Amino acid sequence: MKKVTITDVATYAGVSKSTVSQFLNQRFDYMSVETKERVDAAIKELGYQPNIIARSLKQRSTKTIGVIVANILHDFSTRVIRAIEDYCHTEDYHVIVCNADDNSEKEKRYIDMLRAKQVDGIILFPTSKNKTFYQDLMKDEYPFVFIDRLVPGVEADAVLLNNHQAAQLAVDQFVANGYQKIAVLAPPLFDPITPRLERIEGYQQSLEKNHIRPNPLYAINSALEKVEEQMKKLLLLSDPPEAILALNDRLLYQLLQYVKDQQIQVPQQLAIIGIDDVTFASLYTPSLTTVAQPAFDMGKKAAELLFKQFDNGASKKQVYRFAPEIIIRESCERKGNEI
Amino acid sequence: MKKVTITDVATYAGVSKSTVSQFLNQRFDYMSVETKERVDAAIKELGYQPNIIARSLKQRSTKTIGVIVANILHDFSTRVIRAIEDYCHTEDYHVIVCNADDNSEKEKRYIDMLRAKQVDGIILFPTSKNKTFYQDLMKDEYPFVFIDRLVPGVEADAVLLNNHQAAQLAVDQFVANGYQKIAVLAPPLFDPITPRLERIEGYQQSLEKNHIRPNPLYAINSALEKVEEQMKKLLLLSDPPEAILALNDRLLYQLLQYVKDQQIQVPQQLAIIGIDDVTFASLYTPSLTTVAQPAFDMGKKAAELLFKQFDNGASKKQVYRFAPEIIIRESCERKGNEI
DNA sequence: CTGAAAGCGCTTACAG
DNA sequence: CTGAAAGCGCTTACAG
Repeated sequence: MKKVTITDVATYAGVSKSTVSQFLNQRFDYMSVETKERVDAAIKELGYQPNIIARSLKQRSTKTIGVIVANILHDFSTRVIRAIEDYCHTEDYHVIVCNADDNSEKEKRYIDMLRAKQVDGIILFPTSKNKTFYQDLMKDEYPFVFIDRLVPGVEADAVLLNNHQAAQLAVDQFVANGYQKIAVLAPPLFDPITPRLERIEGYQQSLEKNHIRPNPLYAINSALEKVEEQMKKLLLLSDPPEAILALNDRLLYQLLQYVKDQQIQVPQQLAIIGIDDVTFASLYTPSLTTVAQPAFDMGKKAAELLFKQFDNGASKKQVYRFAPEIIIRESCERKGNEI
Repeated sequence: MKKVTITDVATYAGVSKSTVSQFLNQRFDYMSVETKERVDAAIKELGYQPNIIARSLKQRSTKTIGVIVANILHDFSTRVIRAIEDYCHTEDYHVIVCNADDNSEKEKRYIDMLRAKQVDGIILFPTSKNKTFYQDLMKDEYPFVFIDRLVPGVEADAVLLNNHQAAQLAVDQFVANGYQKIAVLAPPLFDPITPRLERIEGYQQSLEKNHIRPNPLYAINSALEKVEEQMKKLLLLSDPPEAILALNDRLLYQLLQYVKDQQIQVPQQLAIIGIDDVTFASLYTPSLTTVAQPAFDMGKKAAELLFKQFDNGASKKQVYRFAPEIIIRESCERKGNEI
C-alpha cells in the first residue's frame, strides 16, 4: 500500500502543503473554516498519517528518549522503566530500552547509536568506566540523567537512593532487636558502583555509631555464584555472625536459597534483612524484613529531570536522594524470641 | 555545540557529500585509497556522527521496532522483552517499549504513534478488542507479530505457549499423585484472552481424560483482589477440593498469600501447582511445582518472525506453539505422604 | 488567509 | 573514480 503524504492531502483538498501542515500543527489562527474542513475531510478520506520522522528531521526533536539499564530483568530496573514510560506517555514521548549488561563498551555503543537516532535525551544506570565519555556528553550539552549510580568527576543530574540511610535502617533494626554480630553480603569488589560502596560505608558507620567494632571477617563480597561457598565459610567461623544484611535483591535470593538448603532457622540461627523489597518478602517463611527503595518515584524523578533539561537547557545539575523505608516483618524478630 | 553534518565533512575533506555518503555506507568499490583516507580523517577530526533520522527518511527504515506489552512489570513480559532486545541488538535494531495496560484504546494510540514514527514493525500482546484495527494493519502489510495471545479473525504471525498442554501437565501431575478433587484459579471472565481460555479448556479436557467429572464449583474466575474471598468460599464447600491449579503467576501469588495467612498446609491440606515458573518457586516452603513457559525462546521467536517479514514481505502467516515444561518440586507431593 | 520556496541531513541514480 | 542534482516528507519564514 502506497503511503499517503502531505502532498497527497494537499492535492486532494486543493490547498498547498503549507496549509495542510498548519492544520496538522493546529495553527488555525488565520485559517478559514472552509479550508479547515476541506483539509480535515481530505485527511480522513485518505487515511493520512503524518510521517514523524520527516517532522523530526526538521524540528530536531524525535519525542523519543533512551533508557539504558544494566538488565531489564532486575526488578528495580523494571520498575524504574515503568515509571519513566508512564511519565513519557503523558508527554507523548516514547522510550527505547537498552540492556548494557554492565558492559561499558556496550553502553557506549548504545549511547552513540541513540544519539545518532537523535533521541532527545537519555536516562542511564552508568557503568563506572565511561567517565570521559560522559564528560563529552556534558560538553555537548546533551541531556542525560544518571540513576542509581554516580560517576565521580561527572556533574550530571542524578537520582539515587540514600544508600547510607538504607544500610543504617537495617543495622539499627538488628541492633534494636538485640543483634550485635552483624555481617553484610555485598556484590564483588571489582565494580565500584555507587550502591555497593555507599551501602557498605553506611553499614560500617552504623556499626560504629552503635558502638560495635566492625569485624572484617563479617564483610562478604561475593559474586552471585559464590554466595553458597562464602556463606559456608562465614558460618564456620569460630565466632559466626548472628545476623546478616543482604545489600540487594539478587544476593538476598542466593542467601535465602542457601539458608533453605541448609535448613538454617531464620531468625533464630541467622537474622536477615535485605535491601530492596522483593515481591516474595511477605510470602517467605518467615516473612522478610526489607529496606524498600521508592523505585517508581525515582524513575519519575529521573524523567522529570530530563524533561527539565529539555526546557531549560544547561542549568545547575543536582543529585536527588530518595529515602529508603524499612518494612518490618519476621526475619529479624527480637533475639531470643521464638516465633 | 553546533552539530556537524555530512556537508561539513565533505567540505573539510574537499570531496562531495556523495562521496562521504558512499564512505559511510561502506561502498568502497570505486573509491581511491586516498579519498578514503581523507574522508576517514575528516570524520574523526570533526567528530562527525551521521544523523540516522535523515537516513531513515530516505531509506524508509528506522531500524527500530515497537513492543507493546500489557505491563512491563509482569515477569513474563520482562523476559520476552529482554529476549527481543537481545535479538534486535545483534541486528543493530532498537526497541521502543510500551505498556498498554490491557487497554485497547491505549494500545491503538501506541500503534498509531509507532507507525507514525516509522517503526519497522511491532510485536504485541494484543488486547481482545482491536480486531478490525489489526485487520487494517494486515491489509497495509504492516509487519507485526502477536505474542502470548491470538485474535480470532486476524491471521497474523503469532507465538504462544501450548496452553492446553500446560494445564494438562499440571492436572496429570495432580492425578498421578493421587489428587482427584482439583480446582482451578483463573483470571476474571470478562476478558477473553487466549491463555485463560485455553488453559481452562485444557484443565477440563484433562480432567475428562482422567475420568474425573469437572465440578463447576471448583472453577474460580477471580480478579486478583478477590482471590482471598473466593478461596475462602471454595474451601468452605461441603466437599472442598484437595488441589488447585493457579493459571498464572499473579494469581499464584495471591493464592500463596492466602494460604500463608490461613496457615493452610501445602500440600497436605491443599496441593498447589502454578503456571509460570516464578522466581521464588524454589524458595517457598514447600517449594512450588510449576509449569514453566520458555519466555526467552518465545521472545526470540517473535523477533525472528518479525525480521522474516522484513525480508520476505507478506507470506503465509504462522502460529508457533511452545511446549511448557513441568518443574516438579514439593507443593504437589503424593497425597498422604508427609513431607 | 494561503502558497511558493528553501531547508532539515541524508541517499542514490546518473552523468562524466 | 567522483560530483551535481533530485528527492525522502515534513516545517517555516516570508511574500502577497
